[in-house]
Amino acid sequence: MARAGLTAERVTRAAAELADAVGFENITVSALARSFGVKDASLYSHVRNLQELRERVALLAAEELADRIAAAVAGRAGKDAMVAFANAYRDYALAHPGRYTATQAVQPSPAVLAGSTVHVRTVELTHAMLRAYDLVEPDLTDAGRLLRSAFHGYVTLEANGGFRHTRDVRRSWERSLDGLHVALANWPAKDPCPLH
Amino acid sequence: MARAGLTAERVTRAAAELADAVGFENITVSALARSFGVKDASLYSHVRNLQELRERVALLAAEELADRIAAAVAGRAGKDAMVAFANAYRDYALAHPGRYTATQAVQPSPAVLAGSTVHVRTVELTHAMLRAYDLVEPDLTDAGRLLRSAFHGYVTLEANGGFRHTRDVRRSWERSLDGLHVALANWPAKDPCPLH
DNA sequence: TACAGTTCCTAGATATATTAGGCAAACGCT
DNA sequence: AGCGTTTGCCTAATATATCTAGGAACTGTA
Repeated sequence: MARAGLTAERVTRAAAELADAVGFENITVSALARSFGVKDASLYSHVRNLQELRERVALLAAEELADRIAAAVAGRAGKDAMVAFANAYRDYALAHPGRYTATQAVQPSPAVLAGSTVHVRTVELTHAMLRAYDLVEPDLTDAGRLLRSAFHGYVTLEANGGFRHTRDVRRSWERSLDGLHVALANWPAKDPCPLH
Repeated sequence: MARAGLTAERVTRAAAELADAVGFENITVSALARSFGVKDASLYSHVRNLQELRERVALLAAEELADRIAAAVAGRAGKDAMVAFANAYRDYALAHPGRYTATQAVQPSPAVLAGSTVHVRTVELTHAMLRAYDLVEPDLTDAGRLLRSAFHGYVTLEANGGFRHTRDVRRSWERSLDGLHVALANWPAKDPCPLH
């Protein structure tokens, strides 16, 4: 019998594809083994267990997402950069729902995380996107959190069918980005106006 | 042997508590049966299957969340209403992580959904919260989506440990709400300013 | 008290994760 | 080519999960 030629990388990649096809929470070692034409137990030579497999998919997806965002933001500033960041984020999430879910559903263990700089990169990309808005800490952190939240919330709700209204989602998204831009460009002073 | 006195409601309620304790995706029929001191199969007289159990928990949580929001928003308008809505939302999600996840992870089947008006109520509450901002369609829908996204994204990232920065999360949240208020109060015109 | 409906049980089929231990293919070296 | 070592994949077995079928026991009611 010829061997299947498994490696941790190939297994992870197949798991990511499976996740996009059937949903991240539905990936199983069994299904993965079937797709390779091997027995379940064979995968355990390459991946410690299901948990680690999920973490690897999460890390893979986080790297891919950061790559897309980096490419989109490069050479842009201000609203342009923010919109490019947002669209790269949303496009990836909609094109790879399983992978995207992985980035949120799993916080990789320190061991798996050690080999990657993706977390730092993401923070740097967020700061780069916001640079032209001239925010200083702690406003920078606060604004970054608001944007990440809005992006994540939007694509999650959209992917889960949370937007049932007939209003076109794409246009709605663009208008939301306009709204976020207004918030960033007029980021409120420390003590919010007590009159409103 | 005295009977356990199970009903669909009691089972659902116990499942919701279990979800808050161990995470929504970790609730099992077996664990639930153990907590009642009955056999697994006994639960199937009250709930069709695991899927339906999850849908029931999701519906229960959605009702509870809507109740909290309704109480918070009552008698408030403008930014006051928006902040009250947001805090009720976040407080519920942090206090009941399993239930909150259920509201997002499951879209109840038409059958389960039929007996409830929670979806309509939620839309109405959102519109009520936004009333004082004087938005007209489609801006109303767009702004509502942005807010829901930001709220959902924020509490999800917060609950998953996505905010590792030392910055105080509670204050950061309040500042994000200030930012959203700015966006709503200055909601951009149809054609966004092409200069930015 | 007998009937009817419901609650809960036993037993079993199927799927999954995971471990232990073994055989044989591939690799490195002489 | 021949040798040993590593490693890939296997068989076998265990534990836990969902879910079904069919039966027994409890409940309320006529």
